[in-house]
Amino acid sequence: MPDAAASPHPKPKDKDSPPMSVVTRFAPSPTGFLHVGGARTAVFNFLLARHFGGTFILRIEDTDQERSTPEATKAILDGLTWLDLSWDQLYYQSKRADLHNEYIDKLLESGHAYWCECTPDEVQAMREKAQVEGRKPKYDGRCRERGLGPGPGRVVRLKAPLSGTTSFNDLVKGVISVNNEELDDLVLRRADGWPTYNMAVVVDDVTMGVTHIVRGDDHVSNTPKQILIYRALGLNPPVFGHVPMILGPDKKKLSKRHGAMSVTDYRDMGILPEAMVNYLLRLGWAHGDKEIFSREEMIALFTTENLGSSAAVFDLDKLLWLDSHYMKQTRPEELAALLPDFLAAKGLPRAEPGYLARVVPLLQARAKTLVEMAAAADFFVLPDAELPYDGSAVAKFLTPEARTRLSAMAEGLAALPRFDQVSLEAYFATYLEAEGLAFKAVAQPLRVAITGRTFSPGLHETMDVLGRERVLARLARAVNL
RNA sequence: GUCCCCAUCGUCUAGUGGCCCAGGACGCUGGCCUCUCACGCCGGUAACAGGGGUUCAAAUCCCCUUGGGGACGCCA
Repeated sequence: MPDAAASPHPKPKDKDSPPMSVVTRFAPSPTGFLHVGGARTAVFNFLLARHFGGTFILRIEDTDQERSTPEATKAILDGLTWLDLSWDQLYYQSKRADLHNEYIDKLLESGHAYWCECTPDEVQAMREKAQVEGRKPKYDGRCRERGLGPGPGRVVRLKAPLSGTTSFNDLVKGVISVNNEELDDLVLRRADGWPTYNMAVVVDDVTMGVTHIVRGDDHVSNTPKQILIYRALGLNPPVFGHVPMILGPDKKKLSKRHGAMSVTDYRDMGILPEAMVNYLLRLGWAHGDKEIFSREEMIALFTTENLGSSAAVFDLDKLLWLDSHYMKQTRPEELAALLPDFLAAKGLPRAEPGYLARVVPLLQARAKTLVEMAAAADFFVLPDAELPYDGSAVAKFLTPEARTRLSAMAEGLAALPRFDQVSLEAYFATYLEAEGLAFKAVAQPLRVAITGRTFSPGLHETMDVLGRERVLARLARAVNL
């Protein structure tokens, strides 16, 4: 069995010292989708392991037979894969019940646990009574010294210390200590023979050699209980770090009410995974004033040292800003490969990646997400005959005079020896010179005629990408609208 | 109810006793650039929850108050 005690707290200053074996884990319960809070926890654990050249374990905690589903497990795996948070080992907790029970038996043998025949109702009554009397609701330990053996309906409880304090040095919150009077003899094995969460977690973390447990804030109160189990087992607990939760704009715990919670919702919104990870990382962690982190930088710079200790509000605007940044950074070919699905989602034709790779550069600075890019690409992918025209734009810019000029330009464009950006610029320069006009005078009519609306990428490059045939077809159509 | 945790601009945060009458980023906003829309660039707005200490010196340390949150399961 791995010795959990042999895990020194990594010191940032020793960043480049010989690798100590750091083992982290992300342990979601498959009862829903991978939500942003879980995803952020995964990011932290992934980065911590990679930073120290350690191991990142994914453990599906599916011991709740009622609520765990294969669909949820798949959703979590998909979410992590999308974010490119690759795990080194994958475990399903439900398959390890025998192992958990072995440890419970050890505790029974060593006298650190005992059988209890109190029913859930009885325990419930004890708790209520304590509560009204202003005490901590807890099991009163009445079976503690009865020396009961196994039997139907009986559970195994931990014989927890009655006095003293249990404390630990949290990586993000510092020393946390709790009076053992606050804790009760928690159930280790249910009446149906299945181990409980706290027991399973400890056994798994111990046997998997987990050295750093970075998890959500909501687990701080479980930590003392788990430490008690480690002690009963005669083992030293690993290092804990509890990160604060993520809140909605109203400062309440993030929930469906606030809109998208699942990371896949963000994928569908057209957010790039790089932006999502960057955003999640900065939510609760900082490295000076740095906002943008490449994957390499994240790994090199991340330590638990700079984790924040207060809850953070999820800010969609900032995520969008980061995404717009990554939209500009990503190679056109990559975006072109992702775009067809988003075009299809809008009922637009799935254009060829080769063609899209030429369209994308014109749109990168104009779209914050892939969804926006797909929308902005409509006139690039729609057949000429199906291009919709904005009525008020037509009325405003396609005046009789403008149509006359459009026809004249169409003739000139048809006669051009070459139809690329350079020759287009040259053509318009001479045409406008001869007419005594500024480009400004023809730009909007031209734009409306070619794109159907009043805003678009630069006209020369747009025409270049569209090609002579389509430009001419649209000009002809516009003149007769 | 009891215990635990948290508290810097609207938001994410920097700040680890003097460099801070508090810096960066998002947002909002003024301007520049310009064939439109964007991008970009320059500028502006805005915070140490309150009160006591400790100290020559506190956003930084301590205490209290207030306000948030979490936990108290044979759920995870």
